[in-house]
Amino acid sequence: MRATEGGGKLRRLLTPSQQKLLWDAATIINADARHVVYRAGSASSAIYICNRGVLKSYRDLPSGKRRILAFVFADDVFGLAENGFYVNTVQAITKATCYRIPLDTIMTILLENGALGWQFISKIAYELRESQRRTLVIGRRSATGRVAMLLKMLEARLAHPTPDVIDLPMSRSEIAEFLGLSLESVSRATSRLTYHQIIAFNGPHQVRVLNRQSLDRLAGDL
Amino acid sequence: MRATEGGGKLRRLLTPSQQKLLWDAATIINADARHVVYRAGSASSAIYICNRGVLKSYRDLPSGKRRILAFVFADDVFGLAENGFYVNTVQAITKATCYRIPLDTIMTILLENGALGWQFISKIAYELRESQRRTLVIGRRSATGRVAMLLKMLEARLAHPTPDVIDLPMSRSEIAEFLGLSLESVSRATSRLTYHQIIAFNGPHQVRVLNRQSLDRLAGDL
DNA sequence: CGGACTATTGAGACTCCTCAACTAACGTGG
DNA sequence: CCACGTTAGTTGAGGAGTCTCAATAGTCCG
Repeated sequence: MRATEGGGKLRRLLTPSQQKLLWDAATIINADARHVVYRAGSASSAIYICNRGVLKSYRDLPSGKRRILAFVFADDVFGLAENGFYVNTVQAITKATCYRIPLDTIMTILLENGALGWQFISKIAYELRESQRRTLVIGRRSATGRVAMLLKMLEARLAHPTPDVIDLPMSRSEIAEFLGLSLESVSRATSRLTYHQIIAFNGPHQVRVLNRQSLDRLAGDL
Repeated sequence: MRATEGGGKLRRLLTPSQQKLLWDAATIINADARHVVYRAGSASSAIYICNRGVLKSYRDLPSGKRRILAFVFADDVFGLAENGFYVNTVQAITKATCYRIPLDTIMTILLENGALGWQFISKIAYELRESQRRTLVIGRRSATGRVAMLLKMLEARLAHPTPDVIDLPMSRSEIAEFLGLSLESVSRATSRLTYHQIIAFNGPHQVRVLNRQSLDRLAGDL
């Protein structure tokens, strides 16, 4: 068994019997776009694993601003609560399906299946590193750099049949809330990227990468 | 057993037998200030639990800038690697002691002790939320707000015999690298806080809180 | 006492945010 | 089929805040 193998794909790390154990205990949630899976402040009774689709985990600040803490993709674990209450709200961006596993069930399973627990630890550690990486990006000032980084992240996390074509399932507002920018700054950043022929848009929700090298340089921690 | 209990204190969550299991398998690391526990890029062979002291987990960017991804306090778990290699460097800020547990050992232990695995999951999930919370703070612009948030974080994570007195074990540079600010901005922020009589310094590494209400307001996600 | 390091303060450039107007796309209802 | 309202996205001008460069204190230690 490899120690801490990447983390992108939880299911690939699980043996068939482990998968069966989990999926047998799970309820399948079919969420349409905009469906709220759970709300911040509500009591937590289950953890979730995303199977398909994209969701957002966000928090509304006292100022009225909304910040998206993470986009949730396939195989991501979410719903790990604090003191028994969820701290974030999770809402579907696209049509999505998730597995819902009651807390006491998952605890029982892990109690008897330590190997599975290690896989979870690896997965959550991966998400922790993702979060830290994002903090690095937010720490920079350049709006174009932040957008470039998001594009690369989406490219890495979403399946893309055509090379150099990236889908953006989320709106500009959501991008802004995720990157810690104003909506306008996101728009200006995409305009600049387009103007410099680094990317081109096929409509507002699909991007073609024209100049990979420049994109990488912008996304890198320059 | 409570589902996901806070997370601040790992050891308090463990039964005596669990603690014995862990500490028996652990090597104790005594690190003087500035001692490097491990370096980014090196192969990972163990995970660590901080017992006493403060450390920093950082990464040097291609630009030459250094960003601190997390301060490590007592009971924090660190050293969860990516693909078998550490991605961050961990260095002691103060004199510190840590437990070092080889990877294969911890995996064997967790394999046979699912309950312990759940405690780890809770702990890492807690660190994940901490990281997300920090992302929120970094996303704001106000330097004073960021500094105020750091002060409150230190107050919460470090033992302080005297109320309203907070130790800052780290230097201004380290604060800047953590908050994503320039050193000068940190200095100006502390000056403003002092000028407005919200805090006062007993030397550069100790703060007295004079106006708790204002500090809270600044630190809040206003 | 000198030297190295840490911390503070000042002036100008740069970037983003806010407020605002404008365009485009879409669905509804007449 | 078209007018209309709503939502999403783009673009512009001014103001706020931080970053950089630079110079000035303060502190620890030999």
